Amino acid sequence: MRSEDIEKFWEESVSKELNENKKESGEKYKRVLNAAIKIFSKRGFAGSRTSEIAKEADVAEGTIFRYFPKKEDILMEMIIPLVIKFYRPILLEKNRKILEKSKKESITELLETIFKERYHLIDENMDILKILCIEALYNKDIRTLFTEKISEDILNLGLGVVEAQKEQGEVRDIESKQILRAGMSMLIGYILLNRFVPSFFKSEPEEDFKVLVDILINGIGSKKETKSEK
Amino acid sequence: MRSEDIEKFWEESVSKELNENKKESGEKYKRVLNAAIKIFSKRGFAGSRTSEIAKEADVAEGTIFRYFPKKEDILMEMIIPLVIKFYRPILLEKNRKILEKSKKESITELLETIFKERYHLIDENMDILKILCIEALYNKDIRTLFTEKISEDILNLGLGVVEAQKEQGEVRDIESKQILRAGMSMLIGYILLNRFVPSFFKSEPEEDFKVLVDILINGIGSKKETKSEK
DNA sequence: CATAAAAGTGAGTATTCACTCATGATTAAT
DNA sequence: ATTAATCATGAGTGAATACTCACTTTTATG
Repeated sequence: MRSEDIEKFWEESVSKELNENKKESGEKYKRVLNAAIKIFSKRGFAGSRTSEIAKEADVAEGTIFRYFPKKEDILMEMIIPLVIKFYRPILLEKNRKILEKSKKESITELLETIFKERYHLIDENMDILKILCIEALYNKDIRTLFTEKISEDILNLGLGVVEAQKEQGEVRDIESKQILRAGMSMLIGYILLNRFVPSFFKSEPEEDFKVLVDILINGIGSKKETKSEK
Repeated sequence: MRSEDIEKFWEESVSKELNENKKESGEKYKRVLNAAIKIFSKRGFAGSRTSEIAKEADVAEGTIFRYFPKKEDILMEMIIPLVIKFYRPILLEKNRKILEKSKKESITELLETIFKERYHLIDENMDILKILCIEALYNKDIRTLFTEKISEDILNLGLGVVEAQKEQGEVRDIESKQILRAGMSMLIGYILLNRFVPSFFKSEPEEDFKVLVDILINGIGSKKETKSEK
């Protein structure tokens, strides 16, 4: 897929998503995509062989090239729907809800909700997100997609939430960027540590988040007020 | 390199390190290694070509195979010294210092020092660390090296520091693991966000760390009561 | 300087792998 | 049922690439 086609593909994909994927929804098309997610995630894009994908999907190797003229097209066609899956719910549906919530709920409840939701969304899509993040490091088109379609908007949404909380006097008067960064860092760091050093994580994420949010809000420093937790 | 050779290579490398790299220190050996770091970091291990490495290092392709019989050996021989470079200073030299400091300095100073040191160590070795982290996902030997030789010990060191602080009443009585996790998450998350979304980071890391540490210690929540610094 | 050993080279090779295509199978249309 | 159109196949192909090796150049030794 050429770089200049991405914008077009993006538009098509968005409307396709809305129309419940009429096209390209042959059974084998999906089998190939799912097999590719599994293989790419295990070996990386460049380290994966189309022959192995075919075997995993239980189709002939030629069938792959019926749907995806180039190997790279498999990558792009799995990543673009992913971007939509993350992008749309985050920006279109949840956006309002979160901002609404952020005016009603306490900051603790709000953060726990956000952490839990994001964590599960990320955890359920871990294989393909792994592919997205890693290949974004090597492939300019993917990187562009990532930064232009996702990061900018997510950051702005996050800043909105932080500022709403600030207005209610729930958070300290630190630059919003810094606050958002601390929160996002914690979530990202938690997920990565969880994956890389699972031995370090024996408790349930749900429980961990309560502590994590507590630390984010109240810090790790000892205060005079006795907040006894174990 | 076969899996069972790694332990041997590890031992050899440790003594080599101590003896100031007597062997294998031909000029071209190093040129190839440095070129490989650059190329692997840009394209990933599987996506890199030995021809490109040769070009980058300005040696003949055959020369590479004089020093590294298999392409994979380049990867292993860059990663093992890296593990030593990170592992030894962290565990042997700094270990005592940090634990000493953790008994003298305030938690704020301590954390700022640790964050700064770790950040610079990581930042200066970003290319090769990127290779280590990514290839650990695909290569069992590297993954083993990573978890067995690094993570366990770093975590234990971290826990030691946290507990020393606890004894001095500098941190709240939360499970040490959780506290360490929060701190590590913040640092890792910061570094990654910094790399992935540089547009989000206009300030200097040194300045950011002060805020980051402040947030880690005091939290983002607004407090009515005055904070107690010790 | 003579000789041997070590380091370095790059054209050549064997293999791997993304992709093609001629043919067969399946479905849809008339 | 006949025809047309689409879907599916896997042996085959050409290009790419990790690795080899016969040879050249450099360095070390007496």
